[in-house]
Amino acid sequence: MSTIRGARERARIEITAAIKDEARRQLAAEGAAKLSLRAVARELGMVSSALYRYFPSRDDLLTALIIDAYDAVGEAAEKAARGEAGAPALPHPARWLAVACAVRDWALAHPHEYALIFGSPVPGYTAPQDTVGPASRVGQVLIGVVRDAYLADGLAVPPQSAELRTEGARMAADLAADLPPAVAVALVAAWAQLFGLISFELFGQFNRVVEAREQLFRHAVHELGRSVGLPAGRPAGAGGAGG
Amino acid sequence: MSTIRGARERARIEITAAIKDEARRQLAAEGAAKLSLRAVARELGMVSSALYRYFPSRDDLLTALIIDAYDAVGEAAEKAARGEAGAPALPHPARWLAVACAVRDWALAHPHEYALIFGSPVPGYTAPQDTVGPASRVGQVLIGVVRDAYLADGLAVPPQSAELRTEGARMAADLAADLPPAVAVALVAAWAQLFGLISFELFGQFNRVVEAREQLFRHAVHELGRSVGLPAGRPAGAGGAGG
DNA sequence: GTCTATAACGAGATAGAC
DNA sequence: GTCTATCTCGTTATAGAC
Repeated sequence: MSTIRGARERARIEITAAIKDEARRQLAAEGAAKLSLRAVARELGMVSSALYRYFPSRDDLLTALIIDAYDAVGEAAEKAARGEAGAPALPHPARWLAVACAVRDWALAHPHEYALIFGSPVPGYTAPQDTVGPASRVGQVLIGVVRDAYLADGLAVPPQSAELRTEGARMAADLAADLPPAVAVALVAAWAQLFGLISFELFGQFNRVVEAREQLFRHAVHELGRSVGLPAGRPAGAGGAGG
Repeated sequence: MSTIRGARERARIEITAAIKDEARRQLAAEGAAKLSLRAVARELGMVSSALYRYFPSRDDLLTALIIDAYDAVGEAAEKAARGEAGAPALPHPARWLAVACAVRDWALAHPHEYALIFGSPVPGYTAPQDTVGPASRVGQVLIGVVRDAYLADGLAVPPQSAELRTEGARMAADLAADLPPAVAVALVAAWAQLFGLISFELFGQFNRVVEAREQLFRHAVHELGRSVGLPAGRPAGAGGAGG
């Protein structure tokens, strides 16, 4: 009996994965707004009503894709923050850069999933609570890198804005109680700005403007690291000292 | 004869505007991917084929909406950069902030048009050349503010990255030949990061994370101004000296 | 020349009866 | 699960009003 259940569950997992794969293919071809359970079913040789055994509605399928995407980019960021297995730990500015580059690499490799989570909202769809956790993973990684730097060497705490005293304290308490509020504020801003760089590249705003996109990205991310208080990893003009 | 032509042209302009208005309404309701010529025609009491007198295809209608949106946000930025008619010119950091806030205000007032131009690309649509000019207006305004500051008081030229020497020179030559390449590089990064802040707010990434969004935005934009070399307009901790 | 309306095409979605 | 009748869509050809 347990083997039967095991087989059934294995089949269920496989079919669920196949549905999501096909849905991702449609995401790329037609966009999230036109994601249709019927088309997915047709492509899979199933009948549309059968899909409802796996996803109770189109929105639930969308939610699953969104969570998968957040988890994938979050995992890429976490892996980059850990560094290579046997290798010595990178200095903190280099880890910051590695995380950002990992996010960008994932985005370039999965542009439609990136657009799903960081692009325009899907009309008529509102994300449920389940997406909140996965959505915060990249941010948590960035916080972790800065926290490590703070505990190890301290930070050049960025200037505090008087207007943001209350909100800064609230955000710090929510996100990273052990960091100075000014650092928490700078981190949230850097987080949004990091994705601004990626979105502009991915969504075509850099067309006819920026050619050396990776170099610009690395440079800007390095400066973003400084904006949250990290030390300058590769001093300007030192001729590629870092790594 | 000229009055007849005048009347025709007036009617043509009015109908064209009505089509775009209705299309914008559908943009808000269903998203750009589902913009339908037939639905626009139906809502206007016209027959779908009649629309082809005004827009040769659905994509051309989309292009017109995109250009209108770029022009609207560009005009808002230009107006903010000019300042109020009789008033004395603002100091450069305040102008920088005013431009950014004008862009954000426009985005908050027109979220769907913002998503059309700065959100996910519309599947199956590629923007023609005509959009390039309007798309650059906000960037031109930012360049102009920094150029004025440079010519008046000079700038704290940001650190130059060795990797970006060639690309920085190219971008400076393309965008602002009179500015130091390091400033041009910082400007392009700041431009993307500015829209990262707005997109995160508009697309819901700040939900449950940031509450005082305008304050955070103003603070981050002020720091972005410093990243391109503008002086600190309102020194941190000085208790609202600027205005 | 300028416009609108009718009709049609091929493709695809959708609802409901079976 | 299947089949069918009825929708939608973008687009074109054509005819006629002004």
